[in-house]
Amino acid sequence: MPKTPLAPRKAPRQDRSRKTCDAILKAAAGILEREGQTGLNTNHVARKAGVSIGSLYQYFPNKQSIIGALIRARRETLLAGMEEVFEAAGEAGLEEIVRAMVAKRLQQDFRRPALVQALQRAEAELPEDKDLRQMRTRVEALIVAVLAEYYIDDPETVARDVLAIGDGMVRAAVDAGETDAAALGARVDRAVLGYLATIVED
Amino acid sequence: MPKTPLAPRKAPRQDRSRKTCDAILKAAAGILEREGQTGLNTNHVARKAGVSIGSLYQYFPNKQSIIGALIRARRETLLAGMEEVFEAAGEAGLEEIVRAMVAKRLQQDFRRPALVQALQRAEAELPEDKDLRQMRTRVEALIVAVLAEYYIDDPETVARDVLAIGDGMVRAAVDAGETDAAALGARVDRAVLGYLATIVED
Amino acid sequence: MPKTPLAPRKAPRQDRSRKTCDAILKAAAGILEREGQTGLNTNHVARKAGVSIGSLYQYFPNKQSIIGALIRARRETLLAGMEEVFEAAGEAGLEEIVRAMVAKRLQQDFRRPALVQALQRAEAELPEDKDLRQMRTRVEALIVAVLAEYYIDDPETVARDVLAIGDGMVRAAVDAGETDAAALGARVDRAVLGYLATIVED
Amino acid sequence: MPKTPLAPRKAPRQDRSRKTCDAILKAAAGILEREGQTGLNTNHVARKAGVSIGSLYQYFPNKQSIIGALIRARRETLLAGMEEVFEAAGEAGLEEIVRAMVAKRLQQDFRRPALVQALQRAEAELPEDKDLRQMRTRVEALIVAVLAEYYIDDPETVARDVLAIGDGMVRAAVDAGETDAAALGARVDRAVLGYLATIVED
DNA sequence: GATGAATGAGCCTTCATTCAT
DNA sequence: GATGAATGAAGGCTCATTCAT
Repeated sequence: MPKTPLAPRKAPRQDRSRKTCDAILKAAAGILEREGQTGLNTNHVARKAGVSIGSLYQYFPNKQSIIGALIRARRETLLAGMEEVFEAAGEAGLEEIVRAMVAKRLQQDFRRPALVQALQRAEAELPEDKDLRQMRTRVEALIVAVLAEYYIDDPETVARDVLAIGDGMVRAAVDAGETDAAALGARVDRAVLGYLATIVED
Repeated sequence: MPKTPLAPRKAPRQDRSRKTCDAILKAAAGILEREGQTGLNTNHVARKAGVSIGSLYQYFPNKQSIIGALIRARRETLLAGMEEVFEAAGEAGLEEIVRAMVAKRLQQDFRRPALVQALQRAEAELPEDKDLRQMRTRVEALIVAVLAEYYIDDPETVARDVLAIGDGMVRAAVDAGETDAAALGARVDRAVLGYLATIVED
Repeated sequence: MPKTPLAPRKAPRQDRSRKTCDAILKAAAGILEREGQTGLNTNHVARKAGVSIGSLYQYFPNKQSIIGALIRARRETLLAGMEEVFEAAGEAGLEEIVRAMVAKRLQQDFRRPALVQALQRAEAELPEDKDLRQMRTRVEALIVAVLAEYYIDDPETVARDVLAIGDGMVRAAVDAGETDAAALGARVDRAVLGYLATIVED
Repeated sequence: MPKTPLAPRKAPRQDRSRKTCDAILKAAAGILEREGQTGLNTNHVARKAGVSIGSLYQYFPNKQSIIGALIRARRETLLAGMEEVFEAAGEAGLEEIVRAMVAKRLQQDFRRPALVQALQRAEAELPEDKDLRQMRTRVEALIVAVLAEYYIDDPETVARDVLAIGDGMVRAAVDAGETDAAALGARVDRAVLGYLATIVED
């Protein structure tokens, strides 16, 4: 039993519950996006969700679990996207798969970039969460699988680097106010492929 | 006149002042490193610095200005390092310069990685600061200058990407608990050079 | 019309009602015993009773009335026990009656001592309740009757003192972790009889 | 390091501090006396003390520590009183000493009976505190010393009983609205002496 | 009658900042 | 200049109670 559980308090059964829970997460996401962590306080979230503070605590045992739920949701989407690409890969070459993955990722992260950034920052302040960590691992594992097929050495580290390159570039691009996902995607493609090329050569 | 000035209240002239100011920054850095932003509160900083809370506010108009000062200090060091490399470059080729810059950067960021990460996260929550933004620009400008010499297109964007790749990889490496700066450096070299290679080719 | 009625909302007639009501009281007693007043909240009680919070409020108009019911139940048992002893007294001497009453009382209070203590403390925080006060009076009256038969002066005060001596000793014994009801009973007998002896002598 | 420390946060050094701290304790005592634990909340205490809530938390780490301080103060007074009597005892007989102790105790507890009752109840809900427990032990030890001098068997238990008899009778008397400390004292004397008589006889 | 989602007043506590000494 | 006591807005969270379904 962790001190500050990140999991939601209860899964909403009734229809009304589902709505309340969603409204809370939506409100939280909106605030995080617009005002950052500073503006994220439980009363504010509840008010914006059109829900009483008591209801909020019915579904989330504490503030951090709300952030946790948002992170989890995002990561689930990401994981699903990657799996989709992976399964659709078929005979495609490494380059093609990389491009597809990069595209998928940008397509998801570039819809609400400020939110994604805020979530990424917020996660660092959260206590360790097995569940969350595991989801990250699974995304990495997927990439490891792809890399391994191409006989790339130390695929774990490479997978991490590849993800890290994307993270860094997306973050910087968002900070700089870029809005053209395609252009950014092209650059990320080049960066990742360029990095992989130096490895294959070796 | 910004609402929350990030600049220190006064440039400490006297020796005692200088010492007090340093003690505060040192304490703040230590806390940030060990406990993250959560543990960083002005009373805590003052106590750890062996200074009264009143004195703290003599040197820093508010909490954010302390973080601002830490960020500024780090960036000044970084800038100085980059300039040093730049000036020592002489006839060196692009690859050599890149390697030198990456090495310099890792050498600086890998000494207190947790602090660097915390500062990076903290900056995002700080209000815009012209001064700070300018310093980042100057680092980028330096790289732009290097790139331009090699006739690289859109050097501003490339400079940003190059920095971003390094940022991302360092962050991920630290998160993963890596401690071998040289090994990481080699990978960052490859990533950056790989990226640049795809550009030059075009 | 008191602000916070201590009486149950309705006398449960049907069988199911009776069961629900009992389950609630049982759950409340268990919580009070194990966690003290701190752990006693209506939601907790309802959950432990396997009853919805709505049902709980069907039978008890408010939280205090649950405590009130527990106190009443305990006092009813006590009163019944005392009456029983009183009626069985017959030709017995004062000493014998006292011993019997003390024994009866310990037999009842020592079964769930923590609960009894908690109830006693809780009662002090409850608003005055005519009904409850009356029940205490009736226990006292019984003792007064016994004492009067032995021509003891100011029997009301003496009755109160006799009860108080028992209360105090039981409480202290429980606090100290005593578990031997017989041993405690012997001491209470001596204390009460010793006290009465000083009165009769006078 | 206990979860909820009962000791005050810091000993007030400056004169102003001392005043603030006293004002808080005084206010808390007043509230406890008049409204019981129900009315005792930190904001209320601070307001009544004419002090900001922040100041309150400068001296007391949490609500419970305020109650703890009140209990400690009362017990210190009691202990001092008992020691005083003990030292003044000289050649006095057991009876005389008992009378003096009972008198001393009533003199202290009957000045603010409601407060004393409330504190007694409150203590039961507080987490264990070594310091507090020790003080109680020391009072008992004093009585044990007296009893031992008169070759009374199992003096620890007897001491506890003697104190318990007093506790119970005072509590009941206060509940019943008695105000004549002398009259009550006479009865407590008789109860305690009566109890001791039954032991000596044996 | 039963259910349990919803409510919101109110409590405990923190911490950036001020200001009298 | 230095000190640290004092301030109070603000935030996290609980729990008695209501009411729509």
